[in-house]
Amino acid sequence: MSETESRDFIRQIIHDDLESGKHEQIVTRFPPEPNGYLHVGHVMSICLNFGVAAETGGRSYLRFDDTNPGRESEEYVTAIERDVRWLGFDWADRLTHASDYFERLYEVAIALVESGAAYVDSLSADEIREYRGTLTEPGKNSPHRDRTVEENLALLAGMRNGDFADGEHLLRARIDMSSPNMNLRDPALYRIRHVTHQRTGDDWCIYPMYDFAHTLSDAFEEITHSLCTLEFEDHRPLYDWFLDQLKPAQRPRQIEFSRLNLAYAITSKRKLNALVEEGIVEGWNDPRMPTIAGMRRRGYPAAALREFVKRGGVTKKDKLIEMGVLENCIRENLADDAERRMGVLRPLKVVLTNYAEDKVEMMQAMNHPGRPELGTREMPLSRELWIEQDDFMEEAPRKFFRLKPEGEVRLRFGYIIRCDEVIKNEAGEVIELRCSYDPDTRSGTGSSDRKVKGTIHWVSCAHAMDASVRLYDRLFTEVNPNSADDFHAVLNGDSLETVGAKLEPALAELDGAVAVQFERLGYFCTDSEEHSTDAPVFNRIVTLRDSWAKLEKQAMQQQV
RNA sequence: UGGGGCGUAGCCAAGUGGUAAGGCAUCGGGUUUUGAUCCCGUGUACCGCAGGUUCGAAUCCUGCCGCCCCAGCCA
Repeated sequence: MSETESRDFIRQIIHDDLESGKHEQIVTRFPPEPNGYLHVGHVMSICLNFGVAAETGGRSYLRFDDTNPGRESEEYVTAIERDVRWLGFDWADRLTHASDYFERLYEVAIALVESGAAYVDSLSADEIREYRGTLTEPGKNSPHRDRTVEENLALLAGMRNGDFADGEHLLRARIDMSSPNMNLRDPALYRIRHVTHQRTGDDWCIYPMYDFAHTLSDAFEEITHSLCTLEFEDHRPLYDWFLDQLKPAQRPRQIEFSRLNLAYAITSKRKLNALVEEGIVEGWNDPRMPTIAGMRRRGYPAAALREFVKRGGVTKKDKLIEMGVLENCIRENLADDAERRMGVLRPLKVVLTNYAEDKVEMMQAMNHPGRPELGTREMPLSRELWIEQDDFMEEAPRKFFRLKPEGEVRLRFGYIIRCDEVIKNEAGEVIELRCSYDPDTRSGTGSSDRKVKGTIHWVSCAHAMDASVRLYDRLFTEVNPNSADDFHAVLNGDSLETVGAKLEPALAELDGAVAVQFERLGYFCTDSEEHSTDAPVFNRIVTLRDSWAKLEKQAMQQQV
């Protein structure tokens, strides 16, 4: 990074800490709870934490915050590891779990009790809530707050030993029940939970709370900068309180930044989970989901996601970023690399009346207009073709330069054709076009330099490959579904449309998850779950920009 | 109505006392056998509002307004 380039406030702090010699090496961590899949919001945190360390020659941990067994599972652990790696980051041998430290955490708890900084409370959950006070009224001390160290030690040992039922006792920090900061009103440190933990099994029946486990884990791992989101800002005094008690040689500093919210998307694990549980989407990796798994299956390149969060920036201001920014990153990423192919999503038959019945010509098609080194492929052309329904209009406006009655258009890499006749069914719907082609206009031969305004894509009927193509749209109709009272009310019923498409034969050889551009339509890839050679299934990653659609929309609005 | 944050163009975002970068979107135009890509060009943003300090303030001070977060034995 050059001197003149501006740094976000966190990178500035880190830069200063390195410059001043406060730290020789930066150590960060990304600490997800394995209770759900990672989403766009996490992408930002991952890029920040791993990015900042990588940029400064530091190191980062991938640490699972697994302190609440019962709602956490290995499935999520596996998914999270895969997602972080796919995004392009590496934690080397620094994959840890809060549960790795359960023994050390417990030792610290004992030390806290011994120093009088923690005590065992025996109030019920309801009573504790009452004693806590409210936002505007101070809380009051628990009657158990002044138990002796010996009593507390014995009780804590009993808790660990399994002598008590869930909820019977609770280890609390002794701080200040009248603090205006709720987090300091004697926060819970350990609760009793007779639950099997996914990693430690039945070794424990007491589990540490987030603030305690997280702060100490940071200290144990000698994290220098503990970067988290804004909602933890008022936990910082507690974070610092723990550090004051522990006095670690390497004292981590917590810095908060605002979350990244994506327009028309939800980024709440609870709600994302509800979408999955209620069957509103097909799973955590449904291509409409803003999860990393969903976006990967959709075909979003990891580099585009990284670029996206980079454009969002790192600040403390609440942000709601437009979908268009994400889509542009994807288009920009794919534009240079994706090879071009042709596919017709909503087929309309065209018969070339002056083209011989059994004739087939192989047309040379460029794989990428801007990169001739990517070569060409052959596309069979015959008497009957499929073109896009949208590329024909019976009563077309002046600026519509596709096909219309008695109008001409060029077939991409083919001939100029003219629409002579429109065939309709009883319902009055156009079902076929009879056209004639001009043999002198074959693409590339130059026997005629006639120009027509429009060029459309096509696929030969006899050679077309049938495929199921999924067209995705935003999952919600509200810009900020996060704030809706009930997200069900703002679900977009048309977020998925599946069409029976006709694809050019070369698409049969498409390899894996490689993205291709269907000319004039968008970028597509095969679906990692359901695609097969026998039954091809494609996902639309993102459409191409469409200035015609924009014009149409404007025209519609003017009429209204 | 306690505490903690945040308020610069439609969306992001630089700027930290010297008279408002940049990106995306928008809107023009050029190239183009993808209405794509690419290339040019395009914005008076009352810097939340109102006062004050100063020769000079988005930047300092005061008051106000708006939005977000906190009362889990969740993270």
